[in-house]
Amino acid sequence: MVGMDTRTALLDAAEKAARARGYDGFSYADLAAEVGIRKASIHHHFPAKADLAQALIERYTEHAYAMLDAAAAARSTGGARLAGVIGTYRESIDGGNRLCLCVAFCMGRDSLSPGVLAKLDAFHVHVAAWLGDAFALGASDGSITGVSDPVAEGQACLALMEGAQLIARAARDGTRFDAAVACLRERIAV
Amino acid sequence: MVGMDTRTALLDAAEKAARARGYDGFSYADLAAEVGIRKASIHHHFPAKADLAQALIERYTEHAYAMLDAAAAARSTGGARLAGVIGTYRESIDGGNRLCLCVAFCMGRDSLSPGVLAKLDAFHVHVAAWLGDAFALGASDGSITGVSDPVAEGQACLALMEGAQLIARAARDGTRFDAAVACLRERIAV
DNA sequence: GTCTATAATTAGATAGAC
DNA sequence: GTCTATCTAATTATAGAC
Repeated sequence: MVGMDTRTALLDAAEKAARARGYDGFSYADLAAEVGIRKASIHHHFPAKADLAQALIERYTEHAYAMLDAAAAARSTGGARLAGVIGTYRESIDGGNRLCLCVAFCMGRDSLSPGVLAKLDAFHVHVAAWLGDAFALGASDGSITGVSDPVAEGQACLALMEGAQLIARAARDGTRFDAAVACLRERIAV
Repeated sequence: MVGMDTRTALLDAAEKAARARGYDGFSYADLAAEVGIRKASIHHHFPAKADLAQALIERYTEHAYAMLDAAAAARSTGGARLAGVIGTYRESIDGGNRLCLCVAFCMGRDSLSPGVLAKLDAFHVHVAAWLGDAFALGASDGSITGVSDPVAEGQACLALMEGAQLIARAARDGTRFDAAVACLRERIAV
């Protein structure tokens, strides 16, 4: 990746580290080693670590929202949309170690700024609502079975996937995610 | 609590802090301030922080296992057992900030010893199996509706409750937990 | 934009007096 | 069992040269 700008390289390294070890689990020294500059130079791009956290969550959530929009546009049934998002959460585990950034940010030293916490919460609300729409669509088109309250199903589905990521990480075994979401996947009709 | 031994006071303070901020989120200095001794004195009881983590998870899981045994003995239907455990996870949130110790330990600096990680994983396996038994019982006694695969339901239920705690903590709002588990609670027949 | 050098703080941990 | 004093290492962050 010759010519990739340093700021983007820093964000990539920080996202990777944060999703593996949490916000307090990486330091400017780690990023410096990975990107190949000195840690003091990072402060030129992100004066304080809080600025980096803000940039991280903004880039992450905007990217996630775009992916959800694309998934809704590309898939016509509720079941297909649901299966796609479950697959995305599953893929991100990467051998039991890489979590959704918003799962990784949930635990830590209370060192996240109010602005970051607000984005974190907004992400949960947004994804749960998107999932609720998918359940509503799946109930009407017959692609998801047993739906009675789509809004509640959306909130449950998000919690299930986040908890499944957590358990998979603790066991360092991605198949734990599959075991936890097996019931949900069963409900998706072909 | 005059006369309470220092070791127990330290474990209590550490558990409270760990469940609020994670394993890397509290220091010996924090415990010293809360218990009222100097931080050097803590090393007399727990030479290294890893020893404290080991003692913490052992006390926590043994206590949890005893509670599960007691709940199984005291409640005759699967639905009653399930409702009891959901209630326990809900109560532990305490305003959106206190998580199950095993949820809190899932994220961090990779600083937990293999021994602690093994206990953490064993806890997940144990609780998921206990929940699976509750679903099986609930399916046969009619106290839980819509059960097809009790083992898979147990694994899903644990992930759901852990994710619900995470989301509630991120929002600093315990009612988020209720929203996430509403579908599950609906399935418990009176 | 990146560097060297350094400050200020905090972490987990140890030695030895009482 | 608890204390004071100290140590080493790591962290975030700043100043100023190139």
